Amino acid sequence: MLDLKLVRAQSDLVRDSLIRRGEKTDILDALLEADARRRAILVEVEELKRRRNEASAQIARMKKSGEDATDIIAEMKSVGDAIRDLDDELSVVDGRIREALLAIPNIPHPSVPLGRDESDNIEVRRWKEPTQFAFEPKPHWDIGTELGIFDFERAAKITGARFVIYRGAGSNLARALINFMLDLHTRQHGYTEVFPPYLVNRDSMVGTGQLPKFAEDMFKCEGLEYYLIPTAEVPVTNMYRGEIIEAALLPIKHCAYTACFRAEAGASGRDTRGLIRQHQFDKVELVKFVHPDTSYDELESLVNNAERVLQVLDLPYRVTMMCTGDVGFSAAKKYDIEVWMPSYGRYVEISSCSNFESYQARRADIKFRPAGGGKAELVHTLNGSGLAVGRTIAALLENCQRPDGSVVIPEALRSYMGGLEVIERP
RNA sequence: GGAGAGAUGGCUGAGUGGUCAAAAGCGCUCGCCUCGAAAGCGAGUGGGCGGGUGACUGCCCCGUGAGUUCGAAUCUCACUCUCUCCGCCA
Repeated sequence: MLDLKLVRAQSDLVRDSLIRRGEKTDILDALLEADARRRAILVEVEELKRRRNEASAQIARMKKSGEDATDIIAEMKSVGDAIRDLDDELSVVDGRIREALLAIPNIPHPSVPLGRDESDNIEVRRWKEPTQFAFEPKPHWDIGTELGIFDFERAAKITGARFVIYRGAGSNLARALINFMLDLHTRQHGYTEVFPPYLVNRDSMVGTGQLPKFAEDMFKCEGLEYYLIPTAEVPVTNMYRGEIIEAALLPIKHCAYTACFRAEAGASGRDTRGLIRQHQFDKVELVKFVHPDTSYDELESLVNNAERVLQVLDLPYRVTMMCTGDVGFSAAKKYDIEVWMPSYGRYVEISSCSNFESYQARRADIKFRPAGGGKAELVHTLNGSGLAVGRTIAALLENCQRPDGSVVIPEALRSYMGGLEVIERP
């Protein structure tokens, strides 16, 4: 969330941010009104509390010396009632303020281009050109099903639509990719691996910004305030919730493999075939906690780290910068990495890398102690996929397919697959 | 799942209705001492919100949330987490 002081002092900036994002601004007006009321109550109630504290000390003294304090106690009774009434109103107003703050998205960085939706995103760079085929390339769902490495039908039977069973070499491929990605990031990019819970509590979901606004996209446990994680970003970022980190420890860089669960509400009918949009998928996530001065450099290196996966796998991709209308709710700036997907005839998002600045850190209360001591300040948090495993498998099958339906395994993965070079039809 | 114990500042740990943001110790910072260091001695050491140019100052915070009271770290209730024992279990 944004700093209430900033919202108060520079409400025009926040209003402009909402407009550039294509959002309504009535929430801001409600916030400013509640804030004004809160400050008025505060002045009044603090004065009453000061009087009560003074009287309390006086009563204590009188009782100690055996004097009669009946009068002053009676007087304080009404003061107590007045305090209670004001405190009650204050908590209502505080609730409104918090609700509004949680619903206001981050302010886009000045470098983020103005735009309405994804069509206004900007291509930043491209690596290799789209794969050319001397034959008609097949979509990955056909390739994988014919190779016997995907089983969508049985997955639908045991669970439902938008689930898959990987089988044989397919299952090995998923495992190989996860290990390959984790090894790359831990051994070459300096990330420390963590393996967190897949279920998190409500505070964690609020901390990273999934709740309260995006509740319908999440799976929630029946009868429990636990949620299935939509991304490892949630548990990993919340590892440090409510903590103050020594400045010398920054930047903290974690990578994590987890399964991810998304209800995909509002996406019915989109990408219904194949691995692109599943309710459960696997992902290796990169998460950083950094000093505010360095967060934009750290964003660039985070994107590079994620790109490296595709480079080593030799898959064509491009990097795009999200415009104001498409940048994530909690993000100040976001790059997508899009892999070439022959069945779509276009690039498809395979990674999303964001700098949240202090937006998540304020929600989750993650601070650092500056070198040499002093007041704790909010860290900046960043994260990005490095990468989504299902979409990587899809891209790999489609880009590495051969006319006979077999698929060549990229060299970097072969040691993870017992030396297998080609997945062939049974 | 059952039984019990506990949650206080960076840490250990006192505090069971009233000048308690809270003893003491450790740690840390500064000073004295020293060639330097250790030891010793002295002083200082939590956070949030607000007011004041400033010295300074008001409110809140003792796991979380309600309640009792003129007044709650202290009493009541609910919840969360931790630890010990038993049971169960991958």
